[in-house]
Amino acid sequence: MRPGLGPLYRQVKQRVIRNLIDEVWKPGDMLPSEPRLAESFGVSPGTVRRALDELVAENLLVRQQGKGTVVSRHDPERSLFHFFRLVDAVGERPTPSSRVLACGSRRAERAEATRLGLPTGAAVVVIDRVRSVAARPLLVERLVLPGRLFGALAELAPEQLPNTLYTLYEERFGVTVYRAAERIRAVAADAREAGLLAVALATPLLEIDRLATTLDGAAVEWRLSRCRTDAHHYAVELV
Amino acid sequence: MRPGLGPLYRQVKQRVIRNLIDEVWKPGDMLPSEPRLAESFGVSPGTVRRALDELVAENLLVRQQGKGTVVSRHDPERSLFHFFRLVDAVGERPTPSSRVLACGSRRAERAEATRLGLPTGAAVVVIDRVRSVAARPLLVERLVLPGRLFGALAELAPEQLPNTLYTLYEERFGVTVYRAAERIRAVAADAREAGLLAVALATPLLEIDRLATTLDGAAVEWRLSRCRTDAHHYAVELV
DNA sequence: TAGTGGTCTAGACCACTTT
DNA sequence: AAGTGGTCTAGACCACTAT
Repeated sequence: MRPGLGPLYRQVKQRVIRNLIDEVWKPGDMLPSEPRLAESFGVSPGTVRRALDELVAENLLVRQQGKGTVVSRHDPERSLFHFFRLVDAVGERPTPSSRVLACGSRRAERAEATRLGLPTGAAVVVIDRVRSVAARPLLVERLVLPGRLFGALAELAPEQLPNTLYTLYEERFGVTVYRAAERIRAVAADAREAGLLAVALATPLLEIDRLATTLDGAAVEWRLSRCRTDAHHYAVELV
Repeated sequence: MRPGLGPLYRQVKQRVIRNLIDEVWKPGDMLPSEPRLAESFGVSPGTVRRALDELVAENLLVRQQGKGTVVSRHDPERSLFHFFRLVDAVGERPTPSSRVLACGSRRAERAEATRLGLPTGAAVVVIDRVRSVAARPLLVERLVLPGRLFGALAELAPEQLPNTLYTLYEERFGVTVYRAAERIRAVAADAREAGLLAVALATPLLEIDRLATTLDGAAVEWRLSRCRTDAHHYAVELV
């Protein structure tokens, strides 16, 4: 294809990613078969296969033997499975329910703008909610989204916000979260958090500061969660 | 090789792992070349390659172009890079120093025995230490190790314990940690922790509960750390 | 120069899904 | 029966390392 840009299979991979960014192939779409892709890219099937191997490993594509290869979708299971790391004492993932406290749009505060890479004073959508497991509050969180991408979201009634927002982002706004970076700290519950979570003032809470990005590297959500960790914990596997 | 045991390359992979467990190839050793392995396993080079690909992805092997493939070692950088997830405000990994408070052997308490999969009352080595960054205490932790594997460790003077213990485990005791599971919670500092970390009583701390295992699945270290997170945080990348 | 891993190709056969 | 991804093989050439 082109010299000097690294191995062929990586060039193929980048062209596939390009098509995903440009929405030539959208979440849920079936890709052309591997022989067809090989022909259209002008490389051998083995080279296409290697490129797709990496994209599957990165959760961008899903292979289905006998059927074909599709672009990953944020169905609720996937969202929870890949991005929700709180588990209970025996390692089971809970299925939390959400209660929206507030949802509206306003101008970004300075910290919000810098974190999201927006100009100061840009419009943002802000959602405050509590997530509970078995009627027991687990965490309180604030989400800040760029208004440019999510303007219409602020108009939605709180009841219309689903529990797994990434599915909504994808289906209603064409925004696919594919990666997130989390920073985790321990903090003390303030009065509001203590009330919402039904714990004593200054109870230690786990703070999860998440920045979610799309394929092209743009930050699309800043989420600051504060969690009780008496019945749940954050699970990490190190290899 | 054998039918019904899944793909050939996975059988090859398992035989390589078997050789690692049996210490036919030890950390730092060079493996036979891929054509040689293919011949000895009776498969094609491509099949060996695929097996090694997975083992490299799991950090068990390291390929070096032009030289060969070696078994991964726990050199200090690798230990820190793979298993130490605390970073400072700008995302840099600190290089902590350790001060050992106590190191000795005794019988396991019940929680320790169950966590490590040992019979009740089995001998364990216990290490208490504080780790600091730039003379500022970052965390206090207790490590519990099976006495059967680490008996001689209790005799070492505290000054002889290096900062990155996994290197010591590997070089002196033939124990290679290759995986760890962490459970993270927020807790309040007790009097001892507050003193050691120079924080107020009941300051929120990040508790990291880590169980480290070897290739054959045996638990070889239980580590309970409590960390200040005012200047550092735990970093996770979600994909 | 010889040996190693890294890439790329080509083709065969299998397992699975759909028509 | 046809098409898809999954596996396995075989061989060519390249980039890098050692001697």
